[in-house]
Amino acid sequence: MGINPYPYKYDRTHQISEVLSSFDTLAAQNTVVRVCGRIMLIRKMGKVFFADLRDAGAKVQIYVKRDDVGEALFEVFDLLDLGDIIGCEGTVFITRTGERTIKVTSFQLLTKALHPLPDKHAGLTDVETRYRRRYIDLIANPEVREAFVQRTRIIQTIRDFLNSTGFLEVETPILQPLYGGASARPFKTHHNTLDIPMFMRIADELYLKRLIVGGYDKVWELCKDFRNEGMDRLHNPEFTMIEMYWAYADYRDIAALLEQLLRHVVFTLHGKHTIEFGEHSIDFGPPFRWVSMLDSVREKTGVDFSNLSFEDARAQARKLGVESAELINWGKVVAAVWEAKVEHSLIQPTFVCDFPVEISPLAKKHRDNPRLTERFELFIATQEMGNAFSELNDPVDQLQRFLQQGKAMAAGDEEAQPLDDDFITALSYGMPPTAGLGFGIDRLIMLLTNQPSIRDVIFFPQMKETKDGTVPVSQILAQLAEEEQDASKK
RNA sequence: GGGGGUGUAGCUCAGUGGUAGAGCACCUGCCUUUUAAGCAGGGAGUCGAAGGUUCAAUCCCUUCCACCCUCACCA
Repeated sequence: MGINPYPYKYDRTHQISEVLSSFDTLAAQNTVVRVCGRIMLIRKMGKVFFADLRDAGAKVQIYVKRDDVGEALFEVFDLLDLGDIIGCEGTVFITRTGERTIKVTSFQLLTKALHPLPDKHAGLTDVETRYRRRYIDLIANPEVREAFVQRTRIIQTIRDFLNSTGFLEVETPILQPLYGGASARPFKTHHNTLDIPMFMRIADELYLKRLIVGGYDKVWELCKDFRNEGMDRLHNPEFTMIEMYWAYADYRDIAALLEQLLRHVVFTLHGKHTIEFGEHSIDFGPPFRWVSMLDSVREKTGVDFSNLSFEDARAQARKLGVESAELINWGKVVAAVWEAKVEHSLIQPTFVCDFPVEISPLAKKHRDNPRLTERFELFIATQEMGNAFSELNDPVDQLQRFLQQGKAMAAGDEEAQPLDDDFITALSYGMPPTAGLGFGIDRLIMLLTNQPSIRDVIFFPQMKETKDGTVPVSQILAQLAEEEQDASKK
C-alpha cells in the first residue's frame, strides 16, 4: 500500500493531557488538534472505530468514521493493531455516553508494532518478564510507570533542598584505583593502558572528604555505587546513595538536617506527613526518636553492655542466643545483639546512635566515651535508611583504624577496608570538624512509593542471564524480512 | 549456599498417563456515538531444558535452568 511503517516525525499540536485539560475551549472553538500516541484499545462498530490513544501523559478516545476519513484511510485503520503508534488530526467532541473524544479527520501510522501487547485487561504480571523487559511493563502497567516518575520527583526534591541549603553538588570517580568508605566487596576491573587493577566504587566517602580538606564547606553527590554481593529484595549490585559532608558540624547537626529533609520530601510528595508502607503507617511529623545503641539493647534485653569486657559481653550475648565466630571484639558483639534484639522493632523513624568504635573505622570517637563513636543510623520500617558520623579527622587515629582493618582483612574479612595512604595524607593537611551522611536512595524510594522490592524502583535490575531472554539475530532478521514481505503484499 | 513455590499460545490462566484448552490479542464476516463493545467463524503451542520409567509422559522419577518467597551476609 506504500505506507512507510517508520516515518520520521509528526507535528503534534497538543499532548493528550493538554487536550483533556483545555477540552471545553477546544470544543467551543472547534480547534483542530494533532496528537500522537500508542493505540491501547480498538472497538470497531461497522463503519466506525473507537480507539484509546495514549501518550506519555494521558489517554484519550479517538473516533474514526469512514465518512470522515474516506474509504482508503478507513481501510488503513482497519489494518492497525493494538500497540501501533499513530498521529491523528481532528476536532474534539463528547459522545452520547459522555466521553471526551477526538473526531479524527486524518491520521498517519508512525510506528508499526510487530509484537502484540500484553492482555489489555490482565496486563503483564509475570515479574521476570516485567524486570527483564521493563519496556513492556511500562507500556502495560501505568502504576509502574508512575512509581518511576515518583522516583525522579523524590530525587529532584532532595536535590532542590540540598542546593537551597548551600550544599554543592559534585562528582567524584566511579572508577577507582583503591576502593573504600564502606564495608563491602568491590567489583574489580583492569585498566589496559596503565596496566593496573581498578575498582568500581563502593562509596564516595573518601573522595568527598578530600574535597572538605580542599576547602568546600558543604558538598554532596548522587552516588552510583557497586557492591559485589548477594542480590535479593533489598539489594541490587548497582545502587544509588546520596552522600553529603558538612564542615564545622557534628553528627547531631546532620541528623537534624536529615530529619528536616525527609519531612520535607514526604510532605512535598504526599501533601501530608504520614505514609503507608506495607502494613505500617509511618509518621514523619513528630521529632524522630533518638536512642543510643547500648540503651536500646538494655531496654530490650535488660543487659547493660557498656562496661563489660569483651569476654563478659560475649558470654552475655551467648545467654541471649547471639553467637558467631565473627564476634571477635566487644563492638561486634554489641552490634550483633542489637541487630538480633532491637533492629526488627524499629518502625517509626528512629536515630540509633553511638556505635562501637570497632565497627566504625571512619567515625570520630565519642567525646564522652572512647569505646564508642559519634555515629548514627536512621531506621524506618526496620530498614536502615541512613548512616552518619562526626567524621574522623585525626590522621593518626585514622591510620590506626586502617591498620586494624588491615588485620581483619588478613584474617579473612573480605569486607574490611584497605588502607588509603593518600586519604591519610589529605587528613594530615587538616580536615575541619565535619559531619557526614550517606543514605540509600533506592530504599528511600521503596519506602515512599510503598514498593516491596528494590527491583520495583530500579528500571533495569540485575538479572541472571538466560537463554530464554536472548533472541538470535538470525531469527530477528528472518522475522523482519517476513514482515517486510507481508507489508509489500498489502 | 539452605528450605519452600512457580514455569502450558504473544498476555492472563485452566487441565489430563492415551496426539492440548479458555478469555484477551491476531485473521475473516456483520454492525455509523462504542467503551474490558457485541455476534459468528478461523489460525496459532519443542506444555522451561535434558535424560529416565512406560506400549504411551505436558503429567510420574532424576538432573539442570530461570524467576518468586524465606533463612544466612549486606545498603
